[in-house]
Amino acid sequence: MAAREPFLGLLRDLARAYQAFENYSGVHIRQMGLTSPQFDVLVTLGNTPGMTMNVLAKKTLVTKGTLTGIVDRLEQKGLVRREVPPENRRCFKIVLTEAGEKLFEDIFPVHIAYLKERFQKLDPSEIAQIQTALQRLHSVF
Amino acid sequence: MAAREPFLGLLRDLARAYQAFENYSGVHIRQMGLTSPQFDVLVTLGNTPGMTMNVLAKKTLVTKGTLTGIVDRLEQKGLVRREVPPENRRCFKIVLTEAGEKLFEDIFPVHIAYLKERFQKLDPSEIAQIQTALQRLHSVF
DNA sequence: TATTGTTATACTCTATAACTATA
DNA sequence: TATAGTTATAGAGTATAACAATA
Repeated sequence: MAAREPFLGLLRDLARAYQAFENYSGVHIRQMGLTSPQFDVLVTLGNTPGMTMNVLAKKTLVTKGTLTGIVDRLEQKGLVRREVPPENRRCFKIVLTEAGEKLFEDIFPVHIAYLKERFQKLDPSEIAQIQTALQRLHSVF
Repeated sequence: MAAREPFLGLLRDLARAYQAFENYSGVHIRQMGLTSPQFDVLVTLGNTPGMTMNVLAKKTLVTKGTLTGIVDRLEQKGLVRREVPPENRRCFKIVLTEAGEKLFEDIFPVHIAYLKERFQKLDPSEIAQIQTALQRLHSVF
């Protein structure tokens, strides 16, 4: 019977663990005036020379149409800009502005510290173990 | 330095594993004419005598305001109904309609089979291991 | 007064597909 | 023709807070 499939418990645990994290993390991110996808984009661009929409979409796992909107809103906030390289004018680079870099440098460590409050309950071997499990899970998709 | 925090890799893996699952699962759910939150509510109500908004919100981890909208849409589709018990008229029960139960019985096993295609790559001991890891992760929040 | 649930507001994200411009 | 990205459409979920009704 379906209800006895052993992976159903796993799915529930995956959803709960992710939602618990997303909830904890998201509260903090919204306090900083960003949404989770916006924060994800900001962090992905941090400490890089910028990247195309294509690459950014793949890294953040959102579709290109959705990413356009997210980048639009970050641009309105003055945190990123679109740079058109002369050699290929159909793919441009998304780059953090100075304000974007400053925000990244300001809030990223703070957010890490905020998360660390919880994660320090795990010792390094536990972290490694959980990480291995997640990678194994990811690998089936 | 922040970037060397060991739990950052874990977070990335958690997000990627969840998103990979959500993507795989979500495609199928949308093909059935539902959204993920709607499916979650439907499955939570399946094989139960129904429950209050309060309980349902806690089980599905959405806020009560959001749940009202989700239940509204399921009600419009004729899949659930709100039952007002005479003894306490401020908290009512959300119950699957006949159509809702039928849909649940029809699509739940199909969805399970769809997921099983991927999960059968994991043997039971691996599933148990991953589940333990996820529960440990959940426990820190 | 406290609790349950709805409503109002305003926005963000999402999927999907058609479209434009460049290559 | 293929690729990169935008735009259009339409809907769903979200946070937040004020609100109504019941207890």
